Amino acid sequence: MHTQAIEDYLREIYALQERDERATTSTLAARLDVTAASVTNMFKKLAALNLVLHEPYKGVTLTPAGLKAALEVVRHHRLIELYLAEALGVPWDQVHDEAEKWEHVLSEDMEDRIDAALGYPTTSPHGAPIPTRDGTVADRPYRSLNELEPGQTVEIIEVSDRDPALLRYLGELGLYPRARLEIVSNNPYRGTVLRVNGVECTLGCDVARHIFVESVSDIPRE
Amino acid sequence: MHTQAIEDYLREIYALQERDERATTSTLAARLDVTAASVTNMFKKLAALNLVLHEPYKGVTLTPAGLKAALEVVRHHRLIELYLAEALGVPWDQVHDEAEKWEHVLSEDMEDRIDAALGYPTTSPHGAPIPTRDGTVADRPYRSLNELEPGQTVEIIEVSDRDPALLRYLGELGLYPRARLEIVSNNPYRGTVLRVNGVECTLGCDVARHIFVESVSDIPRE
DNA sequence: CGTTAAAATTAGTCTTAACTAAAAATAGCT
DNA sequence: AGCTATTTTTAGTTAAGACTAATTTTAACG
Ligand SMILES: [Mn+2]
Ligand SMILES: [Mn+2]
Ligand SMILES: [Mn+2]
Ligand SMILES: [Mn+2]
Repeated sequence: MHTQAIEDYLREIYALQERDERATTSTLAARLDVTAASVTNMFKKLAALNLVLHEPYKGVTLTPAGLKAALEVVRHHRLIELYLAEALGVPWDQVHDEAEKWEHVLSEDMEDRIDAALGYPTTSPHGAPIPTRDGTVADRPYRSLNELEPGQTVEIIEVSDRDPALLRYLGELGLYPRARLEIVSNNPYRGTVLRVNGVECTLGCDVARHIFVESVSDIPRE
Repeated sequence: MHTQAIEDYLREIYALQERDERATTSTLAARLDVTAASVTNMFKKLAALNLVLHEPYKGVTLTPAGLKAALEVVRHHRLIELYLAEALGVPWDQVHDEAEKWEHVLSEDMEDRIDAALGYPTTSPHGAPIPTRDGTVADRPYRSLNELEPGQTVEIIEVSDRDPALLRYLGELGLYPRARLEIVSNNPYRGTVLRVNGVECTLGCDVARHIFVESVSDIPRE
């Protein structure tokens, strides 16, 4: 197992790549709350360990080995998020921060026990896919809420787990994964107006961009 | 919260004092698997932080502040041991090693949730008392198995959690806390012969010394 | 195209907590 | 008491991973 610092960097690099964003020095610095110089140091170390490819002044990309290691951490992280929510009733806006600490101390045996206790789940409380033990992740060809046409009815697949205040707000509105909503209007400046459970509400563009949905027609209803 | 290293030292110092053993440099070095020089360094740091009183060449003693900090870690440790055993079915010989890692990442909120989920328990799977949240521990005026007279019937209160192989062996014999047994004979050289669940078995002196019991007559039977 | 602002890297420092090797203190034994 | 073995401490290194300040590279703009 890698050090906690390395695991944290790998997790955040993966989180960026997962959203097709570039893993640059400044982005990592902001996400991990360290200075840019510290990130450059770590980029070099990760490159020396063959976990990333470092293109100076451009950023890093996970190597196959780095991706494998990152998915291991992400699996721990998301399993723990779900376990805390299901087994201990932790609100969904708190599970991410706790999981950031727990993910580093989870042995493979505990991972398996938690996995089994949860019934081999496939998604976190925020709807993010849980990588399998051998390191595969479900594809997510989903669209953001801010890309949709008015009139469409969609189901929420995943929401960003990074902002507790936003998660609390979404929770109040009932905007959890599997919730269905209708797009009332969508405007890049004024935001997205939607109807959920009969209630209309407006979400800013930067919020709507972090909510991923699927057209209801594409989903087989059970 | 203190660093993980400091928490580990405090926990082990407490574990020794709890059994009325002295916390010396060499003992800590053996328990934490570090060199004696490292322990001396840490003793100085702990003394500077007013967590221990360091008498050079004699060892350390927890100060009131050190005891409070140690009990906080021990509470986390024992709550987690019990939680892993109860909620995830982890065998009692494995919970100690896992808890050694988890104890450092447990927030107060998770501590409370685990405490509640377990119904506010008072002892770990090994029978060790769980300190309360405000830092008090039950007294344990118990005797070791190797101090007893033949013919006595006693109830196991606590067993040492430090040796997984021993715990597995005791588990096979049914020698868990609350188990009752009868002393058949007791000899400082040949060990303790006892009868449990109708089966006779012998335990070496160094094993019997780490099993703590109470006379059955002293225990109100529910 | 040249100037400037932003981003990234380099160089050097600091803290934590290990380590080895050498020196000092204590304890045990005749 | 005096010698010896053990224990402890001291002194000096090392590695990880952060930091600041200075420098270099890239991007942006008139
Ligand atoms: Mn998360
Ligand atoms: Mn794993
Ligand atoms: Mn334990
Ligand atoms: Mn606590």
